[in-house]
Amino acid sequence: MAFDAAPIRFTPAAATSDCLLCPVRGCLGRVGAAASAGTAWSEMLAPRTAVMPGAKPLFSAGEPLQALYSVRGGCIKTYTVDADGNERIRGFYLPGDLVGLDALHDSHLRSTAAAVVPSQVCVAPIGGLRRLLAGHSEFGQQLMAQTSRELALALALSGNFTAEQRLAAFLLNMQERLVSHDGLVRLPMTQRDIGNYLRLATETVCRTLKGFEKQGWLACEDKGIRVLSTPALHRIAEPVGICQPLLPVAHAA
Amino acid sequence: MAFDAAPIRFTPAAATSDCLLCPVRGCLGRVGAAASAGTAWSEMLAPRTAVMPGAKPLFSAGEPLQALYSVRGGCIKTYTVDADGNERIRGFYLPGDLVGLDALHDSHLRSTAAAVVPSQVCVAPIGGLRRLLAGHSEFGQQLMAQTSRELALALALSGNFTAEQRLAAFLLNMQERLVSHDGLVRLPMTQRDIGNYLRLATETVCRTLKGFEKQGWLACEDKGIRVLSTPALHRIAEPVGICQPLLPVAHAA
DNA sequence: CGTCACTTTGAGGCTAGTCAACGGCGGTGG
DNA sequence: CCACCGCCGTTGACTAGCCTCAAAGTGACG
Repeated sequence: MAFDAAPIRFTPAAATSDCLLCPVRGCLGRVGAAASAGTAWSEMLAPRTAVMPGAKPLFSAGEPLQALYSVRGGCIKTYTVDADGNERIRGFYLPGDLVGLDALHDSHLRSTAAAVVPSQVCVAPIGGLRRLLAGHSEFGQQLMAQTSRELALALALSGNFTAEQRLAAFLLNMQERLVSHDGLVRLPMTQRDIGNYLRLATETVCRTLKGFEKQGWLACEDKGIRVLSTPALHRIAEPVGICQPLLPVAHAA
Repeated sequence: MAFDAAPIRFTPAAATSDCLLCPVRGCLGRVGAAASAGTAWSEMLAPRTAVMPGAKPLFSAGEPLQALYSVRGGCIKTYTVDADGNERIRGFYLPGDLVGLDALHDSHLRSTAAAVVPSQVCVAPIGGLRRLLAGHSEFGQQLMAQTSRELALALALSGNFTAEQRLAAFLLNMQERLVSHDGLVRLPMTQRDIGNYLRLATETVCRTLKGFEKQGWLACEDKGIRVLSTPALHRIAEPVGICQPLLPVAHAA
């Protein structure tokens, strides 16, 4: 059995505001164009750019976010590449989907986006989006930022990582958020809960923790854990990629 | 080694607008209260409600979304419960985090939220949020809805499921989105890509597909796959829980 | 017609889960 | 005050689902 590429018809270029005629269900452009009151629509969304498999990616991990992409036809995938060159797909995006949402909160792209089959995307430059969000209340902006942040975390943890990688990433995450003045990380949840969250058996959590302790990377104390070698844990957790985003670099304003 | 609960001090009730004094970094309330121009702040966020472990959950899976919860102190976990009664934790929420964001797009709560340790949350009722979002452009609303939707999918797929469960869930998802008039699902990506996405080896994807075919649940054809028994796949994929959300029930307007 | 990527099938190994048992700790109640 | 109980953490032995490795078959394409 062989799967065929979904055939995409590349219609000739049309008027820029043909988003109103967009056949894609729930397409960002159609919805937006129909009610673009007061905004210069042309700077919000440029319709229909072709993307081909094997061609230059829409964007690459590590770059600052420059635009969101609304899929109009075909299929886009986002993926990360580990140290060995293996790619790990984080998401497939079909017509109507938006690519790049997990980078919205800090403008830091965590994955690379490329076409799976010949595709069409509409481009929503970051400038217009920033102006749009700036018009919202602080409350609304926080809502958006927090959702994007949680999405980034969920995508990072959904990867296929070893027990050591997941636990190290989790501990670093907790360390950033829970560390007290004396360097102690008081984990509020039980090991059972941690394992449940990280898809590990309780016993595996315990064994892995003991392993870290034996390596001298942390110490388990009565009241919590003390990280003794953050670099070592970072080295382990690096493929998971949640250490970087938690220290936002504040890219493009 | 035993982890201790983080000690939470329950200060006596104070003025409702003490969000300005909220010590939580990046707290939704503090940010919002500081710039609550034109909105009745009291209907946006009610400060400081105590939540205790073992007590009634903040909300339960299956309910309509009635409020978001901003964690002020302690730790909240969200989890699903499978047919065997096992809970699967989907997220831990620490001070400054918002709980319930994955339900924002369709008001359908996919998980149950409970306190891990004695905690405090601020409540943001759905009514105020809806009014807030209604004030945004259609574009902004779509942005929010799509991010929430993708978050829900990422959280669902991040669970610890068998190859059969993940593949069945994936196929149902694709079926909903890609099925053509003749009932054929033309998958644009390769089995290698599918496996990469679902954290499965290519061989496992192939074997599992063949297994489904042998059961008579689907047929692999030249141009794609044909689902012959959606109920059977639903039964397999049920624990993953991405079948329900894809048929939004349109709860509270 | 050769190449290449993808799919398919088989055999073996490894990571992590399961099962079982024990120690420690806190809470509860006699 | 202490015995009892339940939950949590810890350790060991075994198991199983999935990955790895290897190789052959298939279709697309130049």
